[in-house]
Amino acid sequence: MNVDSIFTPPTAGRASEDVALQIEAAIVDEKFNPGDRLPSERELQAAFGTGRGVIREALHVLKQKGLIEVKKGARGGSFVRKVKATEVSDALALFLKLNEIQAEHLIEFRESIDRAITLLAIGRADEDEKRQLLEATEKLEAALKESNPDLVAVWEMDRELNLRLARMTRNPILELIMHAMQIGLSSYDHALYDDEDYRNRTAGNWRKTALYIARGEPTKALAYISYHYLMLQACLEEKNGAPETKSAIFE
Amino acid sequence: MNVDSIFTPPTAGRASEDVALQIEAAIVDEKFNPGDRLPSERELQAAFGTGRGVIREALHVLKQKGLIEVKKGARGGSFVRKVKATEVSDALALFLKLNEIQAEHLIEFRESIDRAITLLAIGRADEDEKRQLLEATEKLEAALKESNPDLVAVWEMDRELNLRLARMTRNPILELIMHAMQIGLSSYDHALYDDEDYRNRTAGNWRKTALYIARGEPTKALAYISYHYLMLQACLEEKNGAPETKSAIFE
DNA sequence: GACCCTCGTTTGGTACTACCATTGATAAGA
DNA sequence: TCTTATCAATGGTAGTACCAAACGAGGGTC
Repeated sequence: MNVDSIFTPPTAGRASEDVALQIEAAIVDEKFNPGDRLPSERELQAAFGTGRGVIREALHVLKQKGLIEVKKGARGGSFVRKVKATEVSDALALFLKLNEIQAEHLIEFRESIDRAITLLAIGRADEDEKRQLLEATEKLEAALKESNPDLVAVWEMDRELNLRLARMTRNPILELIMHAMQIGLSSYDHALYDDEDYRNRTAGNWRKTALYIARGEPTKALAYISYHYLMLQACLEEKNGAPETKSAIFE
Repeated sequence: MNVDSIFTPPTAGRASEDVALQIEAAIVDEKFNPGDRLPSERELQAAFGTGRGVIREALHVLKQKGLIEVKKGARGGSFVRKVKATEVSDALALFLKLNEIQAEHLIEFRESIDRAITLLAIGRADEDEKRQLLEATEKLEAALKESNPDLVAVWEMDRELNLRLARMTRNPILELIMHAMQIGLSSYDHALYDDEDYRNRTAGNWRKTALYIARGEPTKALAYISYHYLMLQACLEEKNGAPETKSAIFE
C-alpha cells in the first residue's frame, strides 16, 4: 500500500496531534480495517516527514483510544483493532471517579437502564435464553446457600447475569452501558456482598425477576427490579454514618 | 513539592504506560488537584529516571484522556484539569462509529433515557425550571413557524432543550449520557431536520411534553415522548430505501 | 524427513543530545 | 511611567544510537 498517498505532512500546531488525527481518520474511513497492519514507525516517519518521536506520541494516543494494538519484534507493528466497550467504560469510570458522582445517582441511573433492559428482553429474547437466565439465577442462589460461599465467584456470576440479560435485548448500546456501569459500581457492589442478608435477598430477587421475565410478565419483573434497588438504596443509607462510605465506593 | 517521594522508576514492561499510570494515580488520589501544575517534563524525567520521550508519551496519553492540558513557554507545563463529559462522549462516539451501531438501537436507547429523565424531572425540578422549559419549547415552535427558519439555530435550540431537561433530574449521569447521545445522533438529527413535516411535529411534541411536565402529569408526558420516537422511527424506515442511510447517520 | 538450535533481520522501546518556538518575566532604556 | 529588548524556562521536533523482543531462514542433528 502506498502510504504517501494517504498521509500528508502535519501542518497544524502540534504535529503529533495532526498525525494522530490523520491516522484515526484513515481508520474510520476504513482505509485500514481491523487486523490490518499500519506501516512501521520508521515508514510512517518517512511518510509524514517528521521525527519518529512524533509518530510514537501519536500512536500512543491511538493505542490508548483502543484503535490499535502494538506488537514488537519482526512482523510486529501497529495493528488496527476493533474498539471495545472497555474504552468507553474506562472513560466513564474515570469521569465518575474524578467528579465524585454520588452512589445514589449511579443507582438511580442503573435502575432506569435495568427497567429498559428488562422490558426489551421480555419482548425479544427467545425461550431458550429466558430459560438459561432463570437457570443461572438458580445457580446463583444455590451457590449462596452453601456453608462457605466463594463470594468473588458469586459476585462474578451476578455480573455475568446482568450482561446476559443485557444481551437479550439485542441492543449493543444497552450491553455497553451495562458493562460501563458494572465498572463504575464494581467496588461498591463488591463491598455490599459482604453483607449476608443483602446478598441472599439479591439472589432471591434475581430469581424472581428472571422467573417473570421467562413468563413474560413485565409488570412483576419490574416490580422486583425496583424492589432490589430500593433495598440497595436502604443498605447504602444504613452505612452512611461510616466515614469511609464515599471512598468505599471507588476503591 | 517533592516529586521524588511520589514517583518511582518504571518497572513494568512499557515504561511510558507505567509513568502514565503513576501520574494518573497521583491525580486520582488528589495529590494533584485541578489547576495544579505538574513538574516539567525535564523534572519528571529526572524523577522517574527515564528519557524525556517516555515522559512525553505518557503525558500525551493523559492529555488525550482529558486529565491534563499542556501549555508551552515560560510558566508553561502540564496542568491538571477536570475531566469533562466530552471525553466520555468522544469515546462513545468513536465506539458507535466503528462498530456501525444501527440507528434503531440508538433511538431505542435514547427513548429509554428520555423516559427516565422525564419521570425524574417531573419529580425534582422546581416550578421555575418547568416554566422555563415550556417557554423554551414555545420559542422553538415559534422559530420554526417563520417563513425562512434558521435550521442550524433551531436544531441547536432542540439540543439545548434536551440538556435543560436532563439537568432538571439533578442527576449528572443522565446529563452526561444525554450529552453523549447528542454527539452520537447529531449528524442524524441534523439530516432529519431538513424534513419540514418532521421538524414541525417534533416541535409540537416538545411543547406538549413540556406542558405535561409542567403540569406534573407523567403519563401524558411519556406518551408524547413515545410518540416522538415512533415518528422518528417511521421517518427512518421511510428513508431506508436510500443507499446513503447508513453513512448519513455518521457524517 | 522431522525436529531443534542459532543467527540475523525487523520492529518497537529507550536514552540522549541538540536545537527551535513560544511565552512570560525582568531589566534596560526612552 | 511606559515601552522595548533581553533572557530564561518549557514544551515541540529532529536525529542518532543502541537495546530487546520476536519471527524466519538456514543449517545441523537425530
